[in-house]
Amino acid sequence: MKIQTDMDLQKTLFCGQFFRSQVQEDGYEIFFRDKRIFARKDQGNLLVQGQVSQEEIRDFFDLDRDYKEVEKALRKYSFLKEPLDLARGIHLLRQDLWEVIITFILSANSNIPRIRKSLFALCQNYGPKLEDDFGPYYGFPQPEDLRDVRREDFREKIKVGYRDQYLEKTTKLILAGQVNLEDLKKTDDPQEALKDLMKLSGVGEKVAHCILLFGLHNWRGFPVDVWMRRILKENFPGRKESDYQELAQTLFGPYAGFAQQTLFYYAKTQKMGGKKE
DNA sequence: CCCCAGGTCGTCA
DNA sequence: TGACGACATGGG
Repeated sequence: MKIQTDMDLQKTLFCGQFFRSQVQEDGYEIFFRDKRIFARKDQGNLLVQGQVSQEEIRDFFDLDRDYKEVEKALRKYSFLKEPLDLARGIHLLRQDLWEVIITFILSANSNIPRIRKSLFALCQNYGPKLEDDFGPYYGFPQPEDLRDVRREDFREKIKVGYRDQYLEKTTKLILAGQVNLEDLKKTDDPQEALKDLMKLSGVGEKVAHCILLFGLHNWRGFPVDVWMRRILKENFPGRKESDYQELAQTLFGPYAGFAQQTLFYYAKTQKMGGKKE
């Protein structure tokens, strides 16, 4: 499959929104929604192998959105210009809600390589065994797959540390219907969604915004993490940290999530100096 | 040995 | 509300 796009595959996969991909000799192995694909970029084309439809690819990689328009709208903020240039080509992936919930519960007070490791271990231990033309692989475990897992096993096999109880409790809450994922997907009020998400164990305000943005694909989401605090403090001295969330919503409105991802990528790249994490 | 990593939770004023 | 420490684990 060959699709023309300006998306930068490398940046999109490794900017910190997604953790289930691996570098191959020539491209990337990518796991999403129980699918496994191999993808690479050749000139302006995205080349994809795997048992997926073009519609699925266009949807997951958000290929039908006009990112130029978004960038244009955000360029009025001078402190965003350099980050926007650097992050050009990043698309926000339309990931599965449940997977995003688990992913960002694990992200709290952790680091990207470790999050990636834990997620792969989670799939290997509890995910469904699947197979495609390229061979066997593991899908992401569903809530039912984690129903009877003991927290000690989360800790010992997945190395999630004290987050073991978050996984256990959140799984139970969702299985019990205390938080209904299908209803969440239909919610159009972001505040309502955030409030509901924060009922889950291990989900505070920051993680809830990650889930809103990456799992519900609502760009009103703006996760305020250590990097956002540093950047906002620099550009808006005098503002209280407790106002940062609202400040970002006011400034960036419907593009808040993309602005956040842009700033996050910029901050990390500056700090890393091109190193891999 | 230290500090940090896409924070959250419980507690106490 | 607002501040503070605990919490597993791995890397630098």
